[in-house]
Amino acid sequence: MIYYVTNQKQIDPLFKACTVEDMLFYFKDHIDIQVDTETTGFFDFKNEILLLQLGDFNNQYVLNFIELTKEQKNLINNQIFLNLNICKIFQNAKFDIKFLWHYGFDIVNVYDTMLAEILLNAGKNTPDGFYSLFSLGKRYCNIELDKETRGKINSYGFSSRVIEYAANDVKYLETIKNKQIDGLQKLELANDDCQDIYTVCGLEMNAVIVFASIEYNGIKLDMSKWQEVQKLVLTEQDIVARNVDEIVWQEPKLKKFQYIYQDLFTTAHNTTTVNWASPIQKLKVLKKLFPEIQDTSERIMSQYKSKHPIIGRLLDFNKINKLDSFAKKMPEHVNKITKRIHTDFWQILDTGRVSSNKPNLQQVPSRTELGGKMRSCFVPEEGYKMVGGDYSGCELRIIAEFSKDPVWVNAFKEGKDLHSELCAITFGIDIKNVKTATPFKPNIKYRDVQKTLNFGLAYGMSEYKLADTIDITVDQARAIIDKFFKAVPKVKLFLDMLGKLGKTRGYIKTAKPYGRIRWFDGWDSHDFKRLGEIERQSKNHPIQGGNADMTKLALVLLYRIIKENNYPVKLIHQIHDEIQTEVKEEFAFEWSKIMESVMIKAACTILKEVPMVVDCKVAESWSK
DNA sequence: ATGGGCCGCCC
DNA sequence: GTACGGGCGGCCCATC
Repeated sequence: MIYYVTNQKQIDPLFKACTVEDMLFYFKDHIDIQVDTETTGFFDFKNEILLLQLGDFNNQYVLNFIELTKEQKNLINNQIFLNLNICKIFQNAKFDIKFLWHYGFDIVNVYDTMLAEILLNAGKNTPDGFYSLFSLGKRYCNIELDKETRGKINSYGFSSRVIEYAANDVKYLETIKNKQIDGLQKLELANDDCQDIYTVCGLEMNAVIVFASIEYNGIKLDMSKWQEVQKLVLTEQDIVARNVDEIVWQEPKLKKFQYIYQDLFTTAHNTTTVNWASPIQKLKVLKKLFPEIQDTSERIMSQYKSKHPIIGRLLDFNKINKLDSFAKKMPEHVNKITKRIHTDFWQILDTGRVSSNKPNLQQVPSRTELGGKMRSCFVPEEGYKMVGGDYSGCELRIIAEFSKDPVWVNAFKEGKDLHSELCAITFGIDIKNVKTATPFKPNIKYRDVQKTLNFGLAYGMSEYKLADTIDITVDQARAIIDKFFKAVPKVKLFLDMLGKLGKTRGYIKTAKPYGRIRWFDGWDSHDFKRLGEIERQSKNHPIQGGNADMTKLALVLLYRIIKENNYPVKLIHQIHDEIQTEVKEEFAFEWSKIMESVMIKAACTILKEVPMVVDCKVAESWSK
C-alpha cells in the first residue's frame, strides 16, 4: 500500500492519506526502513527536497516534503534517522544524506545497496549502469522499475505517476539488502551485524557518512592567493613558450615552422604555426629532428634530452601547460553559496581506494615549487588551523608485516631508514655510502635506485620498467633485482605467493580483519597479457587495499570522536594515506595528538607486529 | 556535441 | 607472449 502524506484534501484513490504520526506509529518496531528523496537536482546547497519516501516492502509512505512542519521533521529525525535500532537503507546514501543534513536532519545506522553491490563485484567487468537501482531491482527482485519518471518531477505538484514512482524507489531496498547480506556473509565481507566496522561491509556503511561529510564540509580556496599563483604560472609559461620559439627559429631543420611568439616582421613566408599543446603537431615537428621518435611523452622525449635543446624546452612546456590548466579550472569549482570546493568521492574502487571527482582534489599539484604554492592556497577559515596526518611508509609497512622479512620488520621496529638499510644490503656497500653515485649512472644515487625498487615491487615491477625508470640496461636492472630479492627472500616469497594465489583462485583479498575481495575475470590460461596483469594486481591489492582499509577505519573513528565530544573539527579531505581536518585554533594542537593516536589505533587493527608512524601537523594551509 | 587518445597530475 | 599498482581530467582532434 502506498500512503501519501500531504495536506491536500483530494488525493488519487490509488493512495491512502495519512499523517506523519500514523507513519511513525507503523515504523515503531521496525529494524529496517527504506529511505529515498526526490529533489530538484544534484546537491549544490541550493537544490531542494521535494519528496521524502520511507517504507518497507508492504507499505511505502511518500511525504510531501514541502508541507512538513518543523515539529514533524523533528519527530522523523528523532524517531527514525537518529534511532540506532533502525537501519536506514538507501541506494547511493551519500546523495540523500547531504540533502538531509542541509535540512537539519542527522543520521546514524545507514546501509547503502549501491556500495554493497560494488563490494560484491570489485574487479569484475561490469556494464554501465550495473549499480543503478534499476539494475539491482532486476537482478535481485526480477522487477522492472520505472526509470523515466525521475527528472520529470517538478515543484508544481506531484502526479499519481510521480508518487507511485517515488514509492517504488523504496519498496525493494530491503529485499535487495537481505540478498546482498547473504552474499557478503558468504565472502566474509559482513557478519550478522552489518554495521560492524571491523568487517568490510560495516566499514563502508559507516564510511559513507564520513565521505558525505567531507563533501558537505568542502575545503576553502584562498582566491586572491590562487590568482597570484596563476600569474606566476602564466609568466613562467610565457618564458617557456618564448624559449621554444627561439630554438625553433635557430634550428635550420625547423625553418618552416613558427610559433605564435614569432616576431611578425621577421616571419618568413610559407611557415606553419605550431600549437605546442598539440601532441600531433609536436610530434610532426620532432620527427624532422628524430624520425624514429614515437611520441612526445616525458618518458620518450627525455631520452633525447641531450641530443637537442628543444627537447628540454618542450618538456618544460608540457609541465607548465598542465599547471596552467589546473590554475584556470580550479576557481570554477568554488561553490557560489559556501565559497568552498566540494568534491565528489567514488567510495570503492577495485582495491578499496577512494577517488575524487569534479574537481579531483587528490591530484592537486605538490611536487614542484609552483605545485607546492598551488597546494598552499587551500586554507582554513579565519580562526581555524589545518591539521593533517599521514601514514608514513604505509605500503612498505604492510609488506614488512605480511612478508615477515626480518630486515624489513626490524628496520621499522627500530625506526631505521628502510631504503638505506636495504640499499646497503642490495649493493653490498657501507650504509654511509648509500647516497653516493652508482657506477652505472653517475647522476643516480644508490639509495634512489633502492627507493624505486621498494615502491616498484608493490606494483609487480619488471626489470624492463626498472631499466626504463632509472635509465639503465635491462641486464643491469635484472642483476639489481636478483641481488635485492636474494637479500630479502621473504619479500619475494610473499609477493610470488600473492601473484600465484590470485591467478589460481580468481580473486585476492586484503588482510584480516577485513579481507576485502577483488575478483579477476575475463581471462584464460593462454592470455599472457591478462595473466601478467592479474599477477601484478594480486601483488598490489593486499598492499594498496590494506592501506585503504586502514585509512577508512581511521576516518570512521575520527568522525565518531568528533561527534561524541562535539569537537570543533571538520574532516575536509582524504588522499589515500593522508587525512586533512580544519580545527578551531585553540584546539588544533590537542586535536593533532588525538588524530595521531586514532590513526595509529586504526593501523594497529591490521598491523600487529610492525609499528606505524603517523606524521601529524598543525599548519596554516594544506601542504606537502 | 561526443568520445578516444595523449599526456601529466596525485598516492 | 607481457613488460608498474590505483586513479582523474584538460586538451586536441576526428567524427557525427
